[in-house]
Amino acid sequence: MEYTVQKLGLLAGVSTRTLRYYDEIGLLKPARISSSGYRIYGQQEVDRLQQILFYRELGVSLEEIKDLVTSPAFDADRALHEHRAQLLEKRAQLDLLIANVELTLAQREGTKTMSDKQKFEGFKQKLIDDNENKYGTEVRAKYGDEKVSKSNAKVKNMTEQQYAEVEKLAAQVHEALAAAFATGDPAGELAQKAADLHRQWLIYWWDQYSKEAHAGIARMYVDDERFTAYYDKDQPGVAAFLRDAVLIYTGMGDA
Amino acid sequence: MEYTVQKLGLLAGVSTRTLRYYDEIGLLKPARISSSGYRIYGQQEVDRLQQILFYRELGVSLEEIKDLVTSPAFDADRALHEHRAQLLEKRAQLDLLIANVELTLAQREGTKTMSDKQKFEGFKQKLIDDNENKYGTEVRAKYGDEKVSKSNAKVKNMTEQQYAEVEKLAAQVHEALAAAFATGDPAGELAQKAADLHRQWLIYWWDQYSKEAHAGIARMYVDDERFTAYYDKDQPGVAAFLRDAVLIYTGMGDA
DNA sequence: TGTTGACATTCACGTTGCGTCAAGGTGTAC
DNA sequence: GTACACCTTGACGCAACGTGAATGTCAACA
Repeated sequence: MEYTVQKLGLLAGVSTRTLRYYDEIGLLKPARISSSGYRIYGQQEVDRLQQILFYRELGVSLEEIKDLVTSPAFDADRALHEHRAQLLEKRAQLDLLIANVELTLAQREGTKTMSDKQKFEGFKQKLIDDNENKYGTEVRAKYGDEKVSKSNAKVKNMTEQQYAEVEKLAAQVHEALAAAFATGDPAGELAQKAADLHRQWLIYWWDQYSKEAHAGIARMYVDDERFTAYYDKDQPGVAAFLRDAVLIYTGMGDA
Repeated sequence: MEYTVQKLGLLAGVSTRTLRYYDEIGLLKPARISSSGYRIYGQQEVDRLQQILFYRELGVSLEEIKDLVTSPAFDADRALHEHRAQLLEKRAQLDLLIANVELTLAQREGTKTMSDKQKFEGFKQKLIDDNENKYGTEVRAKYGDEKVSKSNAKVKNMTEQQYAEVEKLAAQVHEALAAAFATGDPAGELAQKAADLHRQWLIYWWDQYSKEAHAGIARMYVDDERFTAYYDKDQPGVAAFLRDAVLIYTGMGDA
């Protein structure tokens, strides 16, 4: 059986342009060219196209597919393993994105209903919130969807008072932190007070408090540059200081 | 505070080229241009860049971001919801890809160790196997990783005899199916025999048999065009016929 | 004051995997 | 013979920049 571009295209479910392109880059050349210049494909080409499309479905680049199908000695195993790793990483990123978008939506909804109710106005969703988003994202990734979902629900149901409370707490954390940072002692009274305020603040976002999670968050503050930047914006080193204070506060310093 | 391209770039973690590009497409214009033609950005631009990067991290296209940040009345909610749906779909596709790659790897490994052991040679991993791959992928997506993982393990541990048996069964399924299809009656004896052979064949891939899963697979044969194409390659309608036969066989026809 | 080196600028092409015209030749059916 | 579906080869367009090339500017140092 012989096929022209369109017939092969219909058979395999690809456009004629795609076949021309594959010819152009040397990925799939027709069996022969007719006297009038038409591309004629045979059974071998059909089989090969099947292979190509199979790898393409796996998301392998055409360049790599070329290696895979042209040189039989090519290390397809290693290529596939690498490709798998890439896909997994991609998915992890995608998961973060999704969690992020969801949290954003939840927050937006929260602010919207609030303003609808005229309970208060001008609730600012700015840089600090962006950071909360990312923070929520990380949490979701590390501690599971459920916890964050509950956090979202909490945000939605917050009252004006609670919002004010949260902002006040956040400000207090900052204040205490700044004072404590000046002492340089994360085990000191001021630092421990900051850590406690931080715990109180956290409770507004989570339904349950655990020392482990609190310590985890604190570690993240240093690992994640977005957070570090946020907490260090006044003075460099504050993020690490808060982490140390919280680790001491939670008694998880050794873990 | 005023920033040149590089300073802003360092601050925000983007390249100078990116800033130039954002200027070019009108996404982020500098606050002013210095007498010597330098782009000068101010605090507003920093804030705006933060927003832009936030949405960019969400995977929103620059074009959409432009709408988001330029018109305050823009329906960001709807945009985000749509974006979320896109992301979810993307992740579902990615999951399929990953499962597919993994199954391919498992099969390759299976064939490799087999041939290493010289147990047999020339085990063909061809079109039919490709179809099995995809089939495995769907299964993984619908019935969870565990089941397919066990299936993979099974493949790995198959002996030459078992492979032969699987191929024989597959052939028998086809044969019985062809004969049954001629009768036109999916409830008939021949069709039910084909369904039973299909069940036996399935058992080689799964560690547990369930009517539900069997029926699910059968339905998939028709929903998924790749499968339909495979089963219908001799005669159109065979896939649907097998589905009907299996649904009757499993007694899941009504579900 | 001149020069060096790090910055800035504007083109402009390259990337991936095709979609989408445009302008023209070919095959076949009526 | 002529209509119409099919084929061909260019060649531009897409997203979001990377990467030169050629050239101008600023601050600092000998």
